[in-house]
Amino acid sequence: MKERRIPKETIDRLPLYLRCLDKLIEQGEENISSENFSNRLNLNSAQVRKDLSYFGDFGKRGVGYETKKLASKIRTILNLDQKWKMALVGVGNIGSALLTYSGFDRRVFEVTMAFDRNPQLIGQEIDGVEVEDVSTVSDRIAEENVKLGIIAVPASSAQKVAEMLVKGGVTGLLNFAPTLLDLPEDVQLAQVDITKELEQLVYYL
Amino acid sequence: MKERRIPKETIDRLPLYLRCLDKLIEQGEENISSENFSNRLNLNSAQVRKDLSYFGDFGKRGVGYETKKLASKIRTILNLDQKWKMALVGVGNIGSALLTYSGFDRRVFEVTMAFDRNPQLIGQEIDGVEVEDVSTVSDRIAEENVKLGIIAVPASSAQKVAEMLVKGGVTGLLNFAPTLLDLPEDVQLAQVDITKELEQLVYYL
DNA sequence: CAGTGTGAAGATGTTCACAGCG
DNA sequence: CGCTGTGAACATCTTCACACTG
Repeated sequence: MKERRIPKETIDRLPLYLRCLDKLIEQGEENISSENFSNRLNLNSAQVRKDLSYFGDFGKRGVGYETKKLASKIRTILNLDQKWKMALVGVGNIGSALLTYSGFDRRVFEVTMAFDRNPQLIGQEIDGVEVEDVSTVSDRIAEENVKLGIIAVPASSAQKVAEMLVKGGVTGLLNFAPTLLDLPEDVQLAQVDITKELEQLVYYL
Repeated sequence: MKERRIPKETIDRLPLYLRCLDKLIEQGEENISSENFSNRLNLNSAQVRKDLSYFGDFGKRGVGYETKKLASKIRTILNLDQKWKMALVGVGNIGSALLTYSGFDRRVFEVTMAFDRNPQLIGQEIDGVEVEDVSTVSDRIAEENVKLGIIAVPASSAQKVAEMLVKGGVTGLLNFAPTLLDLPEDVQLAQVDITKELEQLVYYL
């Protein structure tokens, strides 16, 4: 096990390794070589070996990596062996899509609270989650000890919402609003910016 | 004007510059310095100057960059001074959210066609767009000369849908399914992977 | 002997520092 | 005089190449 700093690009790839491993496990594969891995993910095989070696020596020379053991190890590294409750703010188009989104593994990620400012929505139940008044968000998430927040409000109110979530104790934010958020250093941010993706995409066309 | 290759990180940042400029223009600002820019976007000011200089010498020494001229230039670089019609495949949670999403500038990006395989959805109209049978997608987008496709189907059918879209002539894809797509070299891909974002996020918590 | 783990080389991106222009 | 544009230094990430091991 090395003590070197881990490149964020490596962290970027871990979820992809994991997905690939889960597929292999389902198919009954017990081992995979870095070469095979790299073909499936369009990477260089040395990249795969280096990425994995940051966390210890998992591979068997001449054989490869044990799929089950490696998958479980990656889950531990990424903190996926616990349940993350999430608070959603903004139950509009995207927000309500997330509430009913079936792509999450609910043993790991689940939206357990939802907030909006629209009185028509407050009190309604969507997929088992009751929409609450956004003005109560700081207190409520502190009460429920929720550490992840999802911002699905218009850009104009995103910063305000972020501050309310931080006040309530979240340490991670997933932001769908096309805005740069100004956050305390100890709060992590993941940004999903659809318009930006499209704008970049068409540059290459 | 330099002939150097442009780093993709630079292309990544152009949409952010543009957003920032649009805000400044709205506020009536006529000029902005690289220093001011870099503060707003949490970058190094040399970075800003280098990024912009790839496309020509837009700045006035001692003054900065003309907001309107620069915004217009960036739009041209990114190919945003034309209208991009988009075909959406998969009118589920995320798909229907995208159909009614108000975050796009409709002079640039608009979902003009939608497809699904669910007979209950086919024929329905959502936000002015009629949902058509996915089996017709290749022909229909060729007919309408649509060059951008959005994949919002489950991972299991994403590759198949991608192939239908490519057959119909798209050159750019925005994929929401958590899968690696295997595409021809001349088809550009943008990936929006919410689960991956979350998995990376919690690593840092 | 196939396939890992890893120094070293190479590629790419960022920041510094300053000459030079408006 | 202020701020751009840009070589050069630095930092980071990727790939090569090969010693070594199960």
